[in-house]
Amino acid sequence: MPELPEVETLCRQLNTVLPGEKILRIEVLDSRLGNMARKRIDSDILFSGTVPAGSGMEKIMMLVGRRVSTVTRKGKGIHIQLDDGLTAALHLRMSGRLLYLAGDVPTPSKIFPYSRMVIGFSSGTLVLIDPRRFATFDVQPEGVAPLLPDDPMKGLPAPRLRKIAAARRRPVKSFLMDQKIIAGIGNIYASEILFAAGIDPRRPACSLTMAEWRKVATATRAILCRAVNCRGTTISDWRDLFGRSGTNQDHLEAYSRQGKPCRRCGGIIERIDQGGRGTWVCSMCQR
DNA sequence: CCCTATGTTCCCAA
DNA sequence: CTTGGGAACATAGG
Repeated sequence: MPELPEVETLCRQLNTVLPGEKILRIEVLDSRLGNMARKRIDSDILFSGTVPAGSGMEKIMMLVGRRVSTVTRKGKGIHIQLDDGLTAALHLRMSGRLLYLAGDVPTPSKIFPYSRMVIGFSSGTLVLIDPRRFATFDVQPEGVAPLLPDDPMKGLPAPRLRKIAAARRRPVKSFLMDQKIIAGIGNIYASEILFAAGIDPRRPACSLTMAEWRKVATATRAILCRAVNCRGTTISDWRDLFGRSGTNQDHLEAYSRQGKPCRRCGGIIERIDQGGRGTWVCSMCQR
């Protein structure tokens, strides 16, 4: 679900409540979290406090008693840094959400449908909600700084994009969404960016001129910055850390607007299929 | 009931 | 190396 703007929103909000907070308890409610074995464990609360040896959950429980220093974003990943060097790396994938509640929550804390993990801090409680259970949570030791590609919030040099794309024939939309190339663009913003840049998402990445890559870079910054300022795009169930909807859905020009008039040229927005995902495009003015 | 869709990413085979 | 397809999962809608 969340792409860069939504994750950035969560990180900024987490940084208003978590730094300095001590982790008092962790409840893991989903056996898939923490790279555990596939098989489900038949218990409502899998682990809280002490864990069975060899369960694969020891790493997560190592967090208890440590204090948060800061929260950073790596692409669409949320990295909660502890003051002793450990990092709790959270990825929300398709349907993950985070909710922060002031104060404590009584155990057991299955207070919402699809609650998968509860982390109790000194003065608040963080809840991971994830219907589809794709979210991942992993504890990384100090010094594991994953090599990341360009972050689009820090500028995307058009010459670099053109150089990387030179040998790539795949559709430019899929190129933009490749997290190994650019970290953070997902299905909503890829459509929006290419609409703003006036480029057809089906074009092979290698076919774009330097001038077109400049348009893509400019559009990317504009689209993502606005989305961050709007605290994300709420299509159905995205909410920020405090449960509020974002407002960027009011600015969407392409995504989910099939059959509606293009606000730039009056053509009709169509929904096409690319790699099993929807893409929204105005064939009249995206070339 | 069956088929398709959904904001992501990993793994595999061609 | 690159790229497309399927899988991981839960639910809603036609």
